[in-house]
Amino acid sequence: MQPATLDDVREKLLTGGPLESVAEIFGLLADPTRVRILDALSHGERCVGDLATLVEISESAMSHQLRLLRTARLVRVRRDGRQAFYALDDHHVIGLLRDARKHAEEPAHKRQGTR
Amino acid sequence: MQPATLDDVREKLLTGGPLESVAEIFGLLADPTRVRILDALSHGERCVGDLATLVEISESAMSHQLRLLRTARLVRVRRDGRQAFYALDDHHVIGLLRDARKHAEEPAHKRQGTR
DNA sequence: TTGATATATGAGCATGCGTGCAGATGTCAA
DNA sequence: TTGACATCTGCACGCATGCTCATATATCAA
Repeated sequence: MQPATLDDVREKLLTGGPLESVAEIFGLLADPTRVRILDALSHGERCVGDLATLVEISESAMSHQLRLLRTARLVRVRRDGRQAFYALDDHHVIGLLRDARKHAEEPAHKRQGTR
Repeated sequence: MQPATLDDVREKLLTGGPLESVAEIFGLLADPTRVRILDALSHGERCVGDLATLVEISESAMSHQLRLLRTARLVRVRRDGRQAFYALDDHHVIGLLRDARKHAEEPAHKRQGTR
């Protein structure tokens, strides 16, 4: 794979809204805390307190993070009494997470000539 | 999907080195500039100047970004005279990019019940 | 050598992000 | 109503990030 003129590539390049969206998704996955939250939720819904315990951050921090994930629609809430149960609302993300995980577990020197 | 005790989930949760690695990969994909760089490289190797033109940032900024990608081994260099040709060195990343792209192009309201 | 070209790097700056803290809101039991 | 509990939110702080600018290094041509 070596051809493709500059103009040729320029046309195919991701730009504008879609580009921002892609970067935004990855941005949400770029924090260890949020990775753990989503990882935890991949095993089923949880209330805020339990999530905070699992992920080992304060309940305040958890609430802040959940708001981000909620706003981005990666996660949805179900309220029951004084508790709020969060669940995954975007299973694409689990796929991304799984792939990155495989990648991370793969030894560095084995990581060429792949595909 | 609703069972799984706290301890049960806790055991399976991503932690430590692998967790950091996963977040780091996503961090590298979390910037529109770098997404465009990798996207451009998915069409074949390019020298720094051409990449800067394609991605529309200064050559200095390009060099800084390429260093990040090089350090993380997402990209490799081949030097020829006074030019440096960069190419993808990790094709997993293209997969991640492609999936996120599909995701971003999918209308929001269609994004439930997937899987 | 001199000058032009291609890339790399360090310092500094502006912006954005994750968290703690304090306080607000809402729900339940007594 | 009162108090305890569960969650949420605004603000402020510290830290990381991406860029520009200036400078350094390396290669080639004359």
